[in-house]
Amino acid sequence: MNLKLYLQKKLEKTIKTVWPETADKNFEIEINYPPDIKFGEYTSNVALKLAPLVRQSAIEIANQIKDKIGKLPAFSGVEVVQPGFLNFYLDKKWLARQLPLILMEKEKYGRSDFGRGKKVQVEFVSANPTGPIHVGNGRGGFMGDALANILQYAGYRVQREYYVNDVGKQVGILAESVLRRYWQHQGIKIEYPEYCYQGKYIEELAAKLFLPNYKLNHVHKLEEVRDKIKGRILQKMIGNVKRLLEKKLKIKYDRWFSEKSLYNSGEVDRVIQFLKSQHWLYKSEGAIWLKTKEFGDDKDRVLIKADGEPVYFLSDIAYHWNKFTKRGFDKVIDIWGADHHGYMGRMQAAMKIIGHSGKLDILIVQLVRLVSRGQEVRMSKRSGTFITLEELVDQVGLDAARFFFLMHDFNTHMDFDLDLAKKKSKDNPVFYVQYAHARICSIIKKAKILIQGKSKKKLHKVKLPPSNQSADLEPSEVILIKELLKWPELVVDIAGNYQVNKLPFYAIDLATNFHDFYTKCRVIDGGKVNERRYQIIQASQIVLQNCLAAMGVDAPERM
RNA sequence: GCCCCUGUAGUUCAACGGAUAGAACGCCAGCCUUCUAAGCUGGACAUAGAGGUCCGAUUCCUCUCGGGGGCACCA
Repeated sequence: MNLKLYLQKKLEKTIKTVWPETADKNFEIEINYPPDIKFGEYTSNVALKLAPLVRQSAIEIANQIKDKIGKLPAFSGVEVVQPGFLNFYLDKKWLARQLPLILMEKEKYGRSDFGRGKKVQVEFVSANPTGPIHVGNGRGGFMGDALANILQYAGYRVQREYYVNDVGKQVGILAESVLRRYWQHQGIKIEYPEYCYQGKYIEELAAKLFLPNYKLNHVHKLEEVRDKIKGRILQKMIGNVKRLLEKKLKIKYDRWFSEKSLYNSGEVDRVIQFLKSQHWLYKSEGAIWLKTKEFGDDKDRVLIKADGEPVYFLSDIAYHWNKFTKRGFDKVIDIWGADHHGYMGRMQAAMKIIGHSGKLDILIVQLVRLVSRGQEVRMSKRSGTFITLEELVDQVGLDAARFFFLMHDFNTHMDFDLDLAKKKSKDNPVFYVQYAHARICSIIKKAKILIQGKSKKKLHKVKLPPSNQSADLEPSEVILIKELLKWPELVVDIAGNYQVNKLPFYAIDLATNFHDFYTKCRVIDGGKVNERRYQIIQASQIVLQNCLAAMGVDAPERM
């Protein structure tokens, strides 16, 4: 049950019948939670929004809505507050009756058909396979993974994709770097130029290289050898990235899309033909340009260089053309690093040109700064001084890393304090949340023994608690149940605004409410299991698990 | 110079334009004969500055000051 959507629907219906003049107008019905912990939970400020439309005071409107809306299930009352809010009070009995429903739905609790099966693609990380995955990529990776999970929960058909840039100069440089190191290992004196990649991973690739057909005297044929081994080295790098992301970081992907394949399939050419036929191209200074400026970009962009080589932007247009036209996605979400933000304008302009404007959402994930001893750790690919994502996760732990990255709003800069993460990983809120889950598991284990000892009744059997049970709900029980009911709303919210950082905060709130319940209410008391409270902790366990699963964080049974 | 992001407790972060600005860490004071004290309870501490829009601004707009990033016929 998504109370928020339910309330929205009811209010909309009421308003449209009471004020016919609003029928054809768009107005917002805002539902939110008052900040206090009193019993009343829902606030609607529809009255304020409506005031200019129907030319009445917000208070008057609120009062009329209150009279007309009647008694809604789930709510025990409506109250009008200054300056025109409607407060809906949740019914305690109704609250208690929600528990069995959660227990029935289990991991499906929170899922909905909000997305109506629309096809959505989330493309994330997509880092060049020429160097290690860095910490900033990780932020995008965890975020993309969680967002895809949430979209799935909300009823979208989601595809997760990594775009592999396996074309271009950098692939050659990668191969050359490895080759030079290889030859150096063979004892050949060969220089290692600035433009080559630094770092351990080059050494590792070189150590695995074996070139029986190219003896030491082939140094002068560097370019030839380089091109021969290019593909192999690239595959190795891609393999490393896949292993790291999928196995170690548990980031799921459905597809690894090769940039090269766009050239091989002729789609790049087809896009050029299309743009040409629509007269969006022109030639200048020997290069071919796309008129992106007419579509909101700062200036026009080169698609084919004067030397005849295509530019990355061109294949990227073909790539998105492929997403929309060939694969029919209703919506594509690209998650990019902050260093790509200058690229947004031309991309969105290109989308307008190929007729898919408004379907592409580009999320810019801001940079991650690593801080140690109060000093920023400068990240440099060239010098090889960066700390890779893998090293970070090794030091901090995957759960803590995921949770920490997800906690931050993706478009704010974040500092990752290495010392703090290493030294105080136990203070990471993720343990607070996991601890709540472990405590629940522990109680359930004990309760199961008690219940099974007494009777043969099935534990998962769900029944409605007697109505007299709900009257004596303790405040901490009420608060906890209300928190559980927010989960379906949260899923829908995040599916709409992509604010994945609400997940860890919700998890913390839920854990807090559970810990509070735990200290105040006993589930097992005097050797007897309180049935309603047993339902509460089972439901809490389900929601915690669902929420942690969305974040890709483990829910340990004991700690 | 132009563009984007950003400025909230000592620190790292929250807060669809709404009610008393929330957490965590750190600090101070308490709580274990009962389901895991990785917990709970209480206390101190914050919207960079100046204007504007609004019934109402941390949120939107303008300017100032700070921090980060981007401005290729690179990817």
